[in-house]
Order: sequence, then structure tokens, then C-alpha cells
Amino acid sequence: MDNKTLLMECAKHLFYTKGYDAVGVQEIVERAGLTKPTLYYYFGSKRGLLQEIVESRMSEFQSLMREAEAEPDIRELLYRVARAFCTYFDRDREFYMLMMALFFSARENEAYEVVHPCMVTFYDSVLRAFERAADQLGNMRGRQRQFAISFAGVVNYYLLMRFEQDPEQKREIEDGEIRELMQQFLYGVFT
Amino acid sequence: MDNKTLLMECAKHLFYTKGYDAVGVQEIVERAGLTKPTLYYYFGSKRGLLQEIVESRMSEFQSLMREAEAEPDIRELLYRVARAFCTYFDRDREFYMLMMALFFSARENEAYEVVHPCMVTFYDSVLRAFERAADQLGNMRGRQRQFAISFAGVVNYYLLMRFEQDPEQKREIEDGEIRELMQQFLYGVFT
DNA sequence: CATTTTATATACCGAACGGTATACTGATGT
DNA sequence: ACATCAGTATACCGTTCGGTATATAAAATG
Repeated sequence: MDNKTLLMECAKHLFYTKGYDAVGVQEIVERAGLTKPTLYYYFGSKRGLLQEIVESRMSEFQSLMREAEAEPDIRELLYRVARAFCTYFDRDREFYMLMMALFFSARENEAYEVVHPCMVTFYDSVLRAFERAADQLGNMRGRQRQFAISFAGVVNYYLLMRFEQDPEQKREIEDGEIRELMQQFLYGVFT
Repeated sequence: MDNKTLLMECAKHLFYTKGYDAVGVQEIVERAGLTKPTLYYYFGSKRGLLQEIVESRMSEFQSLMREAEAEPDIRELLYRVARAFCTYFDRDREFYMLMMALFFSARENEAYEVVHPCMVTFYDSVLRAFERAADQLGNMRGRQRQFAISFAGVVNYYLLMRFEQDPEQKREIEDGEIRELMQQFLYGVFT
């Protein structure tokens, strides 16, 4: 692994573990066995470092979503979108949790400013899916937003729970689990 | 307002706005028009300050939940629990959002250590509600945890959306909205 | 071989960090 | 009148912060 990638990996781990503001650049370069000017050579600033970490993993999410979005049937579509989120989560759990944490962090914080545009992308993908399936959901009365929010809430809290119970990622998320979750979302808790 | 309360209010606002780690004690006391030794006189440390902010608002939540939990019917119970969350949210939106942010923050962060026990309390309240209603939900096959997680996800993401659209708290959350959200949770999106 | 470019280190900057030793002030109790 | 004590301020502590000026060594380029 080249030093640039090494720095990004070390930073990601520390940001995830201790929080963006709580980690100093000194700590990052020490973990990588390098020095500060090297970090500033590649990224220009602490903010630039976070930006590159985030951007380097966004394209992967977008291609996962593009596959999922092709599905016309709403039930299958929702399953696939949830599947895309879970796959993305499984590929790098620390990164996913870091994104979640930064999304919920303070609005005026540097890290939030970097991450927010990406989270809008995530959310818009879900919202578009509901809007394209409007004809199958009856009169939604403009509830697309509420559906998208609920969907994101259910999926992300599910992943959060997964992570707390199995932070080591011993086993991947199975299709059956995702289908059950979507079943509950579509038809309620009584089924 | 006495200086202790003033410090807590200023700190809460700054922690919410900029993030716990990003705010220095100097900034807090300046906003309050006081000096550092005063802060350390009352709270002992920055951590102690956060602790008091959090603890001072927990009892209120617990009494709201205790009222809601008395309801035997699962539909009405869920509505009441959601109502309790919303009321609590409406009473002090900045505090609620601060708690959310800190709950999602890094595990090894000082702020997380302070807030985590409280969030466990929140979650356990919901979990208990589902467990007490087990007989009305058929065979849950141990899905209480999943229900509780989904419920928390739906409610918290709903409040998050509310907050983004109306951070000024111009109007309270109406019962109809909560009932609709719970309807969707109980019976799915097709209703 | 000389020159430029890329990548790294040493050593440092001023500012801000969390926290404290000490002194003062005004009210309270005796 | 005096001692006590809660509350507040001045001035300071050592450490760490994000960031940089400068040097150097290796690799690519002419």
C-alpha cells in the first residue's frame, strides 16, 4: 500500500474510533509511521484528507444503487435498494459507521460540511425510488418523503444494531434478513 | 438565570451547533460572559459539564415514558410512546438533536461515554413496550429487538426530518402526524 | 550527466487546548 | 466585628493543535 492510501486508512480508522475533531493530524501520521508534511503534501489539510476518504468510496455506492434502481416492481425494488445499502455496509463497516456519525454531527462542523453532500446523494437515491414507484403505492399524497425517511431509518438502525452485535463482521448479511426487514416495512409488524 | 444554568445553556447550544470536541471551554465561558474557573467550580471538567446537561433532562423523559407505558393496547401504546418521544423533542429540540448526534458519535469519544447510558435507557423503554405487548403481536420469534430498532429508526428519522424543515420550532407536532406514522409502522406503506 | 519533479523529514510557528494556583468579593452566621 | 464560605476573576501552566519553511534524497526527464 502506498503512503497516500496508508494515511487514508489510518485516518479513517482513527476518525471512526475517536471522532474527527478528537483526532489530531499528529496522531494520524504517527500511526502511519510518517510525518506531517507528507500528509499535507497529499491532502493539503485535515479537511482535504477527510474529503478524499469520503469521495474515494462514493462511486462504489452509486454503481450499487444504479443496478438496484432498474427494478420496476416496488417490492423487489425496495429489497434491492436495501440490499445495496447492506452490501455497501459489509464492504467497509467502519467507513459506513463513520459516515453515519458524521451525518448526525453538528451542522457547523467541518466534517459535516464535507459529508453532507454525500448523504444527500444517499437520501435522494431512496427518494427517487419511491417516486418512480408512485403508481404502485396508490395515492401517496406527497408521502414519498416520509416513506424515504422511514426506509432510511429502518435500514440504518438495522445496520447499527448489526454492527453493535457483530463489529468484527464475522458473517455477511443474508438475503432472508433483508427480505424480512422489507416485509415488515411494506406490510407492518403484524405479518 | 443563575450562572450555573447559564453555563449549561451556553454549552448545550455550542455543543449542538459545533460539536462537543470542536468547542473549547474558553468559548463557552466567553458566551456566558464568565471565566473558566467559574465553570470548573461548578462542573469540575468539560466532561462533568456535559454530564450535568444530560442528566438534568433525563428525569423528564423517564416520567413521560412512565405515563405512556401504562397503556395495554399495542396500537395505542405505540402511539403513546411515539407521542412521548415527540413531546420530549418539542420541549427542547436542540437538546434532542445533540443527544442524537452524540449517540452516533465515536465509541471511544468522551462525549459518547457520557451519553451512551442514557441512550440505553431510551432504547430499553421501547424494547420493554414491545415485550409487554408480545401476546398481541402473535409469535414474534424473538423479533422484539428488531421491532424496537425499527421503531426507534422510524421515529428518530421522522424527528430529524422535522428538524431540518423547521429548526425554529414554529409549530408543535400534531397527533395526526404521529398516528399516521404509527399506522405506517404497524400496517405498512400500502394503507 | 545535469535538471527537474516527487516524496519525504527536521524543526519550527502562533494559537488554542483543558485545567489550576491564588487572590479577591460579598453575603451569611456567630 | 469577625470568621467563614460560596462564587468569581487574573494570570498562568504544560501540551497539543493545524499548518509550514526549508532541506534532502531518490527518481524521472532532458
